[in-house]
Amino acid sequence: MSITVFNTLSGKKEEYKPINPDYSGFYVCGPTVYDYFHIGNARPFIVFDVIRRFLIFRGYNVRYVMNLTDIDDKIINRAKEEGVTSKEIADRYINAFFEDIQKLGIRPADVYSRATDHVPEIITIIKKLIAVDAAYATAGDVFFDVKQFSRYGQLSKKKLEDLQAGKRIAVDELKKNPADFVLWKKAKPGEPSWPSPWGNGRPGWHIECSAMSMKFLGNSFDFHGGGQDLIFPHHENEIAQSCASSGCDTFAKYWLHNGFLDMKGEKMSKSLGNFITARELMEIYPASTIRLFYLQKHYRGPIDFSEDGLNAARTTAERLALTYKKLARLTPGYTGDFEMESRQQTPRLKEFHHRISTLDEELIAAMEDDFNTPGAIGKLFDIVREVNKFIDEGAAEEQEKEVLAWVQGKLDDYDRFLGVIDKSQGGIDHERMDAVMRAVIKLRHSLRKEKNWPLADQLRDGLTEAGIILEDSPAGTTWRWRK
RNA sequence: GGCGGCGUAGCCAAGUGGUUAAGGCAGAGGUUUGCAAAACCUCCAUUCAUCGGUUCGACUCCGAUCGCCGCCUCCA
Repeated sequence: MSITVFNTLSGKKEEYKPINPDYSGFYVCGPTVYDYFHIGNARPFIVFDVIRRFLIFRGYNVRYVMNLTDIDDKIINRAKEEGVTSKEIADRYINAFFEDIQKLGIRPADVYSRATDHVPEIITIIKKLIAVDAAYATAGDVFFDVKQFSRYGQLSKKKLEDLQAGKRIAVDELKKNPADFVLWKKAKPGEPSWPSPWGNGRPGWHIECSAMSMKFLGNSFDFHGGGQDLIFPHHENEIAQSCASSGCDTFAKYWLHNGFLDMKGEKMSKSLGNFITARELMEIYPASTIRLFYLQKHYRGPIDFSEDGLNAARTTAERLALTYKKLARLTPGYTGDFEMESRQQTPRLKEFHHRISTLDEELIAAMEDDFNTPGAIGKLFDIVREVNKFIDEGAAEEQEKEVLAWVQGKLDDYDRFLGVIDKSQGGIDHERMDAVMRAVIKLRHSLRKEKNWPLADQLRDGLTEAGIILEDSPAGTTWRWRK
């Protein structure tokens, strides 16, 4: 089956057809590194990483590029406040960014590009834009002339005359048209700046993405992702300046935009002050819980942040992890190299295999339909139930373990793009902890043999307080960490 | 004012022009267990904001209304 994606440009779902057979270019707007990113900012990082990983799963050779905006007003202000250079601020929060995404289970991009490393490329584009009359220089600033780009407004469906220019922010009187935007900003005293044909200054906000996406992915590439608030003006401006300078018809072919994370019905943002950083949240919830919380909603819709929602996701994540670990315990040494035809088939085995195969197809079909992760996760839990039932009914035979290993392989496949199964063992040296617990379980076993229930229960209750859950079964007692 | 989106059970959330409207959380009952935990089984929306229209048939298509949100300014 083919993959369909909702394209903001057309406002419709479209079949994904790569521009280039060799690779799929994917550009995502990254962070402005003046502070730790908050959990609203985390949404595009997570969802576009999942989309990219699903494309890889489906065999596409994805080249994934993310910019790091390391020069802008906020960084400059922050540097002034702290009495350090802009570069020190940027470096600090770039490092923090890498730490945080790693903890969130986000795979690194193939290319991270810093705006300040691409000033020559940016200047080249601006020169070109001036040469074709798409931009004009005033006293030290350079502006893009939106009137010169006929397709302006195509992405955001806005008409220039409908914009309420100046309603909330005063229009710069140097501009020919209120919608014109700055490509090069004249340096103010004490600000970091670079030499240019128009004097010392620094790049405008939108131009870096054009310069870097075209440098690493070419004039036309497949996907461009970002938050819905970037549709206008940022992405609209990117299209204008990129196509005006390169002459391309298509800049990015598919525009993907994620919905917001709301706090009590209101967009979470730094300026509103209603945010919580990703690192703060990760002190409370494991990454698998946070990822599940996001991925149980479709990437284009809004999510309302809530503690209840996160707590529910934690329980959900635990159910998934428990089943996965149970499966893993049963299948050491089995390859999962399971061919239904070559095995002796019991009706039960056949039925199980058939059900999992069907659910597998449905799960993948959900992902193919505009990356419907909530639908896919629904199927994942259907699989969880089937597996638990199958194991409950007894799975001791060789071929049954082989089919379980096959299912485990499926779960591993899904998790290669979803990343919601917590396979960790709790952060403490598991080998030694397990040895200690074996001794404790042995002691309790003796107590139970003597039917000394009060002491056996007291021991178990004490462990529960310490965050350890014991589970008795005919096969013996196992222990695990409480989430 | 212009543009875009959303409104499905107690909560979160998929989905479809037509047999039983996924899944998760919470809740109820049961199986299992010394008691638990985990797991499994059963139950939990005659109904998809409201009102009209198209249709043999709509929750799904169209229109209107109400409510909520976002963009038009830096913003994921």
